[in-house]
Amino acid sequence: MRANMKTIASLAGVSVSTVSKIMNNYTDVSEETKTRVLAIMKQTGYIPVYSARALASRKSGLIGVIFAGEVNVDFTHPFFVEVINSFKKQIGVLGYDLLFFSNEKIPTAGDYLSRCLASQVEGCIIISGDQVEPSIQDLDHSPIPCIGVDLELNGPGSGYIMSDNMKIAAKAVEHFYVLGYKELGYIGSSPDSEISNIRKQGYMNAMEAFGLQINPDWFVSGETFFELSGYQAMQKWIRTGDLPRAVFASSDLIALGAMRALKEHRLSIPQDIAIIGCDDIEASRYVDPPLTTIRQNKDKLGKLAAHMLYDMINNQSAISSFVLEPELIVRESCGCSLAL
Amino acid sequence: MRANMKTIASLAGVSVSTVSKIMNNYTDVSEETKTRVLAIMKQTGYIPVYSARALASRKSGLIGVIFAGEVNVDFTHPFFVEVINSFKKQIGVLGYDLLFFSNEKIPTAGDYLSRCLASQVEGCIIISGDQVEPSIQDLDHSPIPCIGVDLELNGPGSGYIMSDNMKIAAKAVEHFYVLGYKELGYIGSSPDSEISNIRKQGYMNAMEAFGLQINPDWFVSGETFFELSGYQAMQKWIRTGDLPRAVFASSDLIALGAMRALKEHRLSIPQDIAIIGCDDIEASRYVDPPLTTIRQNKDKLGKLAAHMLYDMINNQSAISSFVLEPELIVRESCGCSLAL
DNA sequence: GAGTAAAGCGAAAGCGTTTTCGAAACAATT
DNA sequence: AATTGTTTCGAAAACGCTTTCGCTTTACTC
Repeated sequence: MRANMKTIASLAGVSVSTVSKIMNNYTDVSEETKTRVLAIMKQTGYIPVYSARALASRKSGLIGVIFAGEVNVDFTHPFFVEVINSFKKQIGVLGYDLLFFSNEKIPTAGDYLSRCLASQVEGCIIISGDQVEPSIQDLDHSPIPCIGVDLELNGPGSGYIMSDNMKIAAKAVEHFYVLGYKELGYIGSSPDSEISNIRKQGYMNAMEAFGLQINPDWFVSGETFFELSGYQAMQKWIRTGDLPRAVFASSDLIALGAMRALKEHRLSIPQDIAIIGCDDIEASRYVDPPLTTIRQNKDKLGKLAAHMLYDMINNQSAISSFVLEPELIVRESCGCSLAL
Repeated sequence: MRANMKTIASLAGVSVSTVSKIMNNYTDVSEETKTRVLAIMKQTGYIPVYSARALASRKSGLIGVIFAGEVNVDFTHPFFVEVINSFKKQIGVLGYDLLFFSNEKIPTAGDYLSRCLASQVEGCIIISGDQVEPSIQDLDHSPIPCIGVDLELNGPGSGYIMSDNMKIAAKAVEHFYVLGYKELGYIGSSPDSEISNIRKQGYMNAMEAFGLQINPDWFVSGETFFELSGYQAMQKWIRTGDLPRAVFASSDLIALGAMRALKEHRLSIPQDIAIIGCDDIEASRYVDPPLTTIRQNKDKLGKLAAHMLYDMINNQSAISSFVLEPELIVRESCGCSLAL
């Protein structure tokens, strides 16, 4: 039989209340009884049952993780995984476990809010990049603290965190401009992707600011932030024969896909086409040529998200939102080395 | 105020027991009252509290996910992520949520078994590739059903699932042999990695079977299954000037790292050195040259794990273990195209 | 020595479910 | 009319913990 508080209490000759108080760092317990009870706990291998605790205290110690949106994002995308990984580490240190909600359409499962209420998660991290869907909106406007990653949440008690996407695009354009490129193209994720749209807008704005001509044929959308989108987009361009001289891909994976298409057609990077990606995932360092990219600080994104959520849960502090500065990482796909 | 069973019960003019029975598909409730209660639930937006349910029924509906081992494995490794992704989908359909335990050393958190007991997970999936550490061993021999991915669990109520690692290595050797390579090298993960060791053994066995000479200098270990291991291993070889003609890397990421080192020194693949990887992660298709690899069926691995665990939890069926057949995927890094 | 404050502890009422077991109502069988 | 069997329901006891509030006991002040 597994020991519970009652067992411990009677073994130590104290009441259940006292045992509970010790577990929860109440101050009205003497050092003496505390050490005695603690010893007995160790001895019997006492392990509290979280569900009972959650029931009584309404605190589950759980943070819900939601990958929202149909196609743009998921577990296997390096950018989001790195953010979540960093988040997980940080929130783990702060004493929370992570509950992953599947975004599969499960007949028995309700919407996100219901599932959050049912499992009593104390807060949620929602990763997306798509537009806010209704089911997420409900959650956003619920009393459950939420923080969006690449998703602009604005309910009370919600906040978000993302890189400055306008600036991301602007940096790409600027770099191309400085290197003398004039015919710029853009490959985005699906038009449903808010993030991708913002970057596109930022890209156009920057081009105008530099007095660059915008060719609509060189602005294309894929389906997702994954590799295939870039591959297909570039293939289409190649088939038409109407190619930009430099393209900014709204994710490194997309850039990788574009590079693959280029290589298949024996076009060289950056000589024929220069490429800048976005995210700075690990693979970008390893491809040939190494990918110039606009880095998002994934580690900081995750950490910040963890702290913001923690504050919101525990101090009721109004969550603000953070927009992080991106950073240009120059490697070889942009043609810098040629210019030298 | 959030509606609970008592609310529903009084609104419907029945007892709490009856409401509970309806939630749990008991048969001793008339169709009539059932529909009435169900209607009221819908109307009031009733959502059951899982922790109360878990407390009363001892069923949490949770599966614990553990990335064990220090260095070899983690959230960001494409192979394991894909397995987990597939597992998550399948187990989600079966009605379970996923609870991720962090492997960080958190002062307040206990060992894995304690945390599993505390959160009342009904089963665990443990992803590793390392040797079984004590804390995992305890869990393995506990009454909690466990299934290891790339980790040979053998406690009662435990099982595991992995690819046939001997065969993985044998296929690599065989392919090299057929292509006429005689000087074969191997890059593994750390010597702590059980999986890597088995592959190494399989590699040697196969070489002997083909009458190939084994040069110990060409068998090296890295630190992890990640890219850096391959990069460093290959660099060391290059520095000594004593290089094998063909190398098998025990993960695609390692292969990618090796390729990077090669490219940096202007050695060409496969002309100077042929490479075969292992896993068949997505990136392998996209690198230059595309990586020949031994594919592990990640989707099947995850699905099977889900079903095995489900059976164990619900039918008490003795978990067996599965060893999946690997598959050689020929691309260009092995030199097949040259031979033609 | 009277009065006040602080420290240490426990009784008891929850928290929202599940599950067992018996009661009631009605039908079917002798 | 008595017995048995079915169906449908509810009372009540868990499940293991938290938290409030009040009671002692001890220490301190004047």
